[in-house]
Amino acid sequence: MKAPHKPRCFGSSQETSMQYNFREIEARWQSYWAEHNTFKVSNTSNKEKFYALDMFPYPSGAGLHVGHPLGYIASDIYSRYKRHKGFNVLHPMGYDSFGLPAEQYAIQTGQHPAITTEANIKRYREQLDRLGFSFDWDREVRTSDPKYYKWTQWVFIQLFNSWYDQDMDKAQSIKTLIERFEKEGNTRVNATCDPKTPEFSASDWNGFTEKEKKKLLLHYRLTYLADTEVNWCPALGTVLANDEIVNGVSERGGHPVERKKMTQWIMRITAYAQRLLDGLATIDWPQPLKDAQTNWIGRSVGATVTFYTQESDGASYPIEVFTTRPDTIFGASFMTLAPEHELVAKITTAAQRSAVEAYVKATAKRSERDRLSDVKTISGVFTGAYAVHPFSKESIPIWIGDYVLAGYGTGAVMSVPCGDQRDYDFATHFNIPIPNIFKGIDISEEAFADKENTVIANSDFLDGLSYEKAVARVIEELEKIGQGEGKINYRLRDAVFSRQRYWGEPFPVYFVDGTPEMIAEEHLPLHLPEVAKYLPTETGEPPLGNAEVWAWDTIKNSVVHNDKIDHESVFPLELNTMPGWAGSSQYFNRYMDPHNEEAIYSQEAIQYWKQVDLYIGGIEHATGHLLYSRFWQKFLFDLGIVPQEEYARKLINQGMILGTSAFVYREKGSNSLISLGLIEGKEVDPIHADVSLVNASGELDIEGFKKWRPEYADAKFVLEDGVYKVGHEVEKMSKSKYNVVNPDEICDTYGADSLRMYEMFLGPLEQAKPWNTAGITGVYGFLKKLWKLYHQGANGEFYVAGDAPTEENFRSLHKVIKKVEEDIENFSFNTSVSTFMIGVNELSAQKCQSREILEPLLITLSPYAPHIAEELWNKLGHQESISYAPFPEFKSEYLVESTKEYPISFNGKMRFKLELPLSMGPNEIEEAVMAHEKTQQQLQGREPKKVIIVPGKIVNIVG
RNA sequence: GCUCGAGUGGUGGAAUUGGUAGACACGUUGGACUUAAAAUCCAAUGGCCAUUAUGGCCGUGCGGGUUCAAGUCCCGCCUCGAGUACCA
Repeated sequence: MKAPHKPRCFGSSQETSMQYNFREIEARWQSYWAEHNTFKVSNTSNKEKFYALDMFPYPSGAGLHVGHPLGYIASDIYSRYKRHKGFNVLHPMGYDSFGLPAEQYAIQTGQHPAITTEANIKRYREQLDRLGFSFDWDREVRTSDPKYYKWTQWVFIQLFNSWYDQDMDKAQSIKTLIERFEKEGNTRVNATCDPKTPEFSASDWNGFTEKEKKKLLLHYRLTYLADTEVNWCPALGTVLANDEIVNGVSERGGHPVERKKMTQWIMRITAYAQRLLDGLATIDWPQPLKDAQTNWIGRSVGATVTFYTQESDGASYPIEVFTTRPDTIFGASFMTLAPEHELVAKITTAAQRSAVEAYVKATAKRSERDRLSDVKTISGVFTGAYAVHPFSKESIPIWIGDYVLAGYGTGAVMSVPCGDQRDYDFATHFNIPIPNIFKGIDISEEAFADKENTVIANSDFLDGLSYEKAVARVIEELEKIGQGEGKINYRLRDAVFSRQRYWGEPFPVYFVDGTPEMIAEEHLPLHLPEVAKYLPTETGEPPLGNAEVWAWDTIKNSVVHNDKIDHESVFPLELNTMPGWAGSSQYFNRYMDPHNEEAIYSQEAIQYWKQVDLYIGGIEHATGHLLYSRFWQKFLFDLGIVPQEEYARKLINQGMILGTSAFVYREKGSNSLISLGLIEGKEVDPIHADVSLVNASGELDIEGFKKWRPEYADAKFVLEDGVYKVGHEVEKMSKSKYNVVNPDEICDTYGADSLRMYEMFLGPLEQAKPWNTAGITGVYGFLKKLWKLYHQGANGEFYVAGDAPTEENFRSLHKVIKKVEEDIENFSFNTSVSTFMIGVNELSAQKCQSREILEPLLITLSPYAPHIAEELWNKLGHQESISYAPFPEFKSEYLVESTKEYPISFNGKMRFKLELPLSMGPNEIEEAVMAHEKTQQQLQGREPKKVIIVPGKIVNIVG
C-alpha cells in the first residue's frame, strides 16, 4: 500500500481569517437575525410604510431549485433597500398549501396530505433560510391552516349574502334586495343576475314559499349554485377551470377532459367585469399582463336585436342576438343558432327534423377539442324556419351551425355575410345570398370587415351613414320598435368555484331540503374532516363523502357523526371543496394582521398598510389568481373593509430561470449511444442525461451515467476524441428534464451572497434567462476581492485605514452609490452588480482601505449581499445590524469628470473637437463650449444654440 | 389568424432615452507563481486591413427614411418567443 496522499489543498485545511469563509459567516448572521427578530415589523410606526410582497409558493415535494427564489431575491433587495431608506417594511412569506399534488400523493400512499404538506414546508423553510431573506416569519400564513381558512370561508359567506346592484355599481347586502322584492318585486331591480330570472311583482314574491324565495335569491347572490356544463376530468376525478386546461387536456398530468353537467358553486365575477377593466388603468402592472386580462374580460360594444320567427301554427318565437355591427343589419340574409340553442327543437319544421336532430347529435358527440382543432370545416343545417327582419320585414332562413357558440352572447347571431368572414364562408358553402350593403366595396371574393372606411348603402334609413352614425341610428330605431337596444357584452364567464377534491377549503354550507344554508360565522372554521380514502365515493360523490363525521346539527351548531344523527335538525354538508385560488385571493391582506381571531384583519392594520406597494410574481397567473384576487378585493372594498379597490399598486413579473438540459443520443434500433459530434446522418433518439453527470466542457461521466441509468449499463458508447460529448438544450427547469440546479449546493460551494448577486446578474428581472453555474465565479471572485481588500498581513487580519480617503476614492464610491440607488429604484438589479465589481476593482487598484469608504459601500451592498455586509459592518465595531443603517447620500461633486475631448456638432454639418483641461467643472466647460460655438456660429451668420453639459459625457446641443 | 414582447461579439448581457456601441461577467488565448494541479494575479479578446507606434474600413436581424449624429425615432419586411383562439 502506498502512503496516503497529502491534502490536495493547503489553503482550505488551514483556514485563517484571511479567507472569505462564507459558510461560517452566513450561518452566523442567519441565526443572529432569527434570534434578534431583526426583521420583525410592527403595525404602528412613525416611519412611512412599504409593503413588498412575493407570490407565496405551493410547497411541492421537489423542493426549491435555483429558478424559484429569483423573485424573492429581487423583493428582498428592494425591501432591504427601503429599510435603509427609513421605511417601515412589511415583507412577509407564507404557503399556498392546499393543492393537488399532496392529494395525489395521499391517494397513492394513504398518507394524509397535511403530513406531506408539513414536511414539504419544513424543507422549503430550510432552503429559504439559507438564502438570507429578511422575511418577518412571525406573520407566516398557510392556506390549509384552519385559522387561516376560517377567513376564506368567511369571505365566501359574505359573497353568498351579497348581490350586485348595477345602479349603485357595487355589491349590497342581500337583505336590501329582499326588502325591495317585498315592496316592488324585481321588475325595477337592476342587478347582475341569472338572465333566465322570471319577472315577479311584490305580491308574487310575498306569495312564494320560503323554498321558492331561496331559489330565486340564488339568481342574485354573488356566489350561487347552478347546474352547469363543466370540464370534467375522469382521470383526476374533478372539475377543472378553463385555465387549468391546456390544449384540451388537464394542465396537471395531461389527462383528457370532457363536458359534463354538474351542480356547482359559481362566483358571479361577471358583475365586476367593467370595474376589473377600469381598474387596470389605475395600477402599475406590466402591459402584457394588463393585455391578457383585458382580452380575457373581452369587452365588446354592440347591440342586442330581437328577431321573431315567422308565425307557424299560431306560434312566433323571439330570437335574441348580440352583434357588434348593428349598422349592418340590412345585410343580414340568414340567422344562425348554436346547435345547443333551446329554440332549435321548437322551430325546426317536420321536413327538416331528422336532419337537424342528426346534426345536433353529431356536434354534441364531438369534444370541445375536436371542434376547436377543426375550425376550417364548415358545417350546418337548415331548420326549415324563417325569421322576420325587424325593418325590411323580409323572411330570412334560420340555420344552425357549430361556428356559433352557445356560451357567448345569446348563442345566436344575425348572419351578415358581406361584413363577416365566417358568415361569408357559411353563405358561400350553402349557397345563401350575399347582399352587399357597402358603398363602392367589392365583396365578390371576401367579406368587408373594416369599420373605419364604411359607408352604408342599400339599407333604407342607414344609407350614406358612416359606421358610427349608423350604429347610433339603428339602435335608436330598434328601441322605437322594442326589438333591441345598445349593449356591452363580455367574454368573461362566471367562475366555477367547486372542486371534487379533498385537500381544499370545505364550504361552510349545509343543505335543507335541497337549498343551501350558510353556517353561522361564529362557528367557523368548518374543519376539513378525516376520510378513509381520498378518492370519490362509490356513488360518485366527492372525497368528503367518505367522511364519517360530516353533517351539520343546526340545534347544537356543530358537526356531527353521520351515525349519531338522532333528531331532525341534522342536515348534510356540502361535499365539494374550494379551488386553489380561494386561499390566494386575500392572503396579502391577512399578512397585515395574521393572528387576528376576531376579524379577517383589524381596521387599524389595514388602514396602516393599505395596499401592496410592490408585488413580484410570475405572469402565468395573469388570468387566474391575479384576476380573481382583484375581484375579491373589489368585493371587500364594496363591503367597506378594505380601503383600496386595487390591492397591488405595482407588480413585476419576474422571468423564469431556465435550465440547460443535457442529451445523449441513442441510435435507433440499437443500444449504442453516439457522441454529439458523430450523430450527423444517423437516426437518433435524444435522451435526457442528468446535468450533474456532465462537466463544464460538455463531457459525460460515462460510469456515472451507467449507474444512474442501469438499462444502459451494457450500452456501447461511441466516443469522439476519447470522450463522450453531450448535446445541450435550454428548457424549463424541471425534475423530469434532469436539469435542476439545487440552491443548497450553490450555497455550499459559493455562498448565499454569491447566489443572490448572481441571480440578479444573469439578466433583467423580467426576462427569461438560462442558468449557467460556471458564470457564478464572477460574482464570487468579486466578494472574495472585497474581503481581501480589507484584510491584510500574514494572518489576514481585518484592517481599515483611518486616514482620509482621496478624491479618487470618493469618486469611485459615489459612482457606486448613485448608480446602485438608481438601479434599485428602476428594478435594474443586473447592472448594479456590475457597478459593484467596477467600484471594488477601482478601490482595489487605488489600494483604498479607508474606513470612510468602506462604511457607505457596505450599506449600499447590503441589500444584495447581506451576510458579508453584516460581517464587515460588525468588524468595523458596530453593535447593531446594518439592516437599518441609513442609505448613504450620493454627492454629485465627486462625479464631475471631464473628458478631454468634446465633439461639437451643429447644423453646419461640421464637427469639432475641443480640448479642455481635465480640471474643468461643468459650468466652465459650458462656458468654454459656448464661447467656441458662438465663434463658429457667428462665422456662419447663425444664432448660437444652447449647450448642455452632461457630466462625464459628450456635449449636447439643442436647437 | 389576432394580441404582446424580443432580435447587439463565442455566451449572458451594458449603453444615463438621439451623443465615443459592446460596460461587467463567463468562455477562450498567452504570461507570472507552482515539481504539478487548484487558487490568485497580469495581458489580449467584435470582424477585416495595416503595423514601427500613431491608424483605417466595416459592424446592433433585413431594406429604406429623418437627423450634424440612429442599437435607440419613422415606414416596409424577416425571424424567434409568449399568450389567445370560430367572441358574432
